[in-house]
Amino acid sequence: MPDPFERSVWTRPARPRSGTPALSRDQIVKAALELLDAEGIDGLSMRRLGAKLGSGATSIYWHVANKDDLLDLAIDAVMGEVRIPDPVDDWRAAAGAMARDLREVLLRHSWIASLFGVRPNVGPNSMALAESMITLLDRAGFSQAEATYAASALSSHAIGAAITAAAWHTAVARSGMTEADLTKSVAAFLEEQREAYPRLDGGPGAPPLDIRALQETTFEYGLERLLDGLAARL
Amino acid sequence: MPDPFERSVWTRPARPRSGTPALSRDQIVKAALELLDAEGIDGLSMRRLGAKLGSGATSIYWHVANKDDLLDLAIDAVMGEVRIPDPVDDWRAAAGAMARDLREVLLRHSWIASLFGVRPNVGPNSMALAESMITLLDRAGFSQAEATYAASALSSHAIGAAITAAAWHTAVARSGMTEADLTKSVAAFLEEQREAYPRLDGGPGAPPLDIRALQETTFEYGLERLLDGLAARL
DNA sequence: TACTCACTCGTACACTGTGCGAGCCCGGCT
DNA sequence: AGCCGGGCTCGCACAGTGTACGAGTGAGTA
Repeated sequence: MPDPFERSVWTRPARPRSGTPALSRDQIVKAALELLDAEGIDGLSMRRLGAKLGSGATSIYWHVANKDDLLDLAIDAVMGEVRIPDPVDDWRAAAGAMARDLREVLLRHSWIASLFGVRPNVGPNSMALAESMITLLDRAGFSQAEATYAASALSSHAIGAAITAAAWHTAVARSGMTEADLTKSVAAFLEEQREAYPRLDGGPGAPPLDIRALQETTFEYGLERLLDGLAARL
Repeated sequence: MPDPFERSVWTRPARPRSGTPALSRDQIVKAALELLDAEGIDGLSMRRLGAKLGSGATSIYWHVANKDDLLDLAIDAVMGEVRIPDPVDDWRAAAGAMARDLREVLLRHSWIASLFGVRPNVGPNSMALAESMITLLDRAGFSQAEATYAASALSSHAIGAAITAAAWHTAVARSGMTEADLTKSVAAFLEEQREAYPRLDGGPGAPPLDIRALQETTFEYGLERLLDGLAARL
C-alpha cells in the first residue's frame, strides 16, 4: 500500500543515470499511444507493446512501474494536447474554447473514456490545464472559490459529453458495422420502442439520425447554457 | 459482427421455457452487482461469480451471452435505482433532483465509471430515465429539441462529476490508505507544487481539504449554473 | 583487470474469458 | 415402457493477460 503521491510516476525521475539505453520512457509512451489510438484499450498489452518496440515485454518494466503507471502517462500525454489559450479579454470565448478542445481531444483518443473513472488525473499536463482554466476565470472576475468550481463544471461537462460520445464510437468499432448502418439500426430500434419511449424517437417527420452531429450540438447547447449561467454570476 | 440492436440482451426473452433451473439471469445480475459493489470492477470474474452462486463458471453462459452482456445488465440495474420524480410544477427542482440522484447512484456503484465510456447505455431503465427527463423539461415549456439537449446536458454534468469523483474513490480503495491520510498526502503534494500550480493549492490559510465535500459543492455549483442557464431560455 | 550497475529478456505463475462437448434430468411421444 | 429432445450444468482446454524473478550483457569507473 504505497502512497501514490509520494514517489509517483510524476515525481520520480524519468531516467536516473546516463548511457544510451535501447528503450526510453517517452518512446514507450509514444508507442503505447499509437497502439491505443489504433486499436483501443484492448489493443494495448505489454507483450504487444514490447513487440512494437522491438524489445522484450518485460523490459518495459524497467522504465515504468507497471501498466497502470504507463496508462497514467498516456492519459497525461493526451491531456497535453489540449490547447491553452493566450490570455484574452473575452473569458467566455476562451473558456468555451478550452471546453470544446478538451472534448475533442478526449474523443480523438476515445480509449481514454474507459480510464477516466478509474484513475485520478494528476499528471503535470492535467494540472496545468486545470490551473490555466482557473486562472482564466479568476481574471474574468470570479472569486477564487467560484473560479475553481466553474472550471470543474466546464470540464465535467466536456468529460461527460465526451464519455457518452466515446461509448457510441467504441460500440461502432466493436460491432464491425459501418457507423451509418448501426445508426439505421438504432433509429429502427427507437422507432420500434416508440410506444414505450415516445420522446426518444424523433417521430415520423424527423430528419435522418446523425449521431455524431447530434452529440456535438447537444454538447454545444449545454456548454452555452452553462456559460450563460456562469456569466450571470458576474 | 452482429447487430447489437437486433437481438440484444434487452429484447431477447429472459427465459424461453419453463422448469426450475438452478440459475436465473436476475440472480446472476444480483450476485454480480454484489461483487462489483464490494470489490470494484476487478472483483468480478466469471469464476468468482460462479463460486458465489455455487455453480460452475461456465454455467453462467447459458443465461448471458458473455461478460459484456452481463455488465450491460448490471449497468441498467444501477440506472434503475435513480428515482423518477412525480410530475410537479417546479421543473427546476425536479430536474435538479434527478441530476443529483443520478450522481449519487453512480457514486454508490463507482465501478460503473470504468464502463460508461465503453458501452452505450440503452437498457430499459436508462431509456426510461432519459424519457422522463425529457418529458419533464418538455412540460416545463422547452421545445422538443431543447428538452432533449437539456436532458443530455444535465446527465452529462452528473456523469462528468460522478466520474471524476469515482476516480478519486477507487484511488483511495486501491491505495489501501484511509481517505484522510491520502487526502493529507494530496494536500502536501499540492502545497509542494504550489509554485508550478498556485491556484490548485488553497494557500496557507485554507481550511483542511475535504475532498468528498469539495466534490459535492463543486457539482452543486455547476448544476445550479446549468439550471440558471436553462431557466433563462424560458 | 575487476567490479558495479543500468538495462534487457526468457521463463514461470496465477489468473482471465469463453468454445466445446459430455452429461444430467424431465416432459412428451410412440 | 422405451425413447427422444432439449433446457441446463459443468469440466476441460486454449490462448491470452500482467508481472515477479533471476540470469545475462555491456559499458564505465576504480
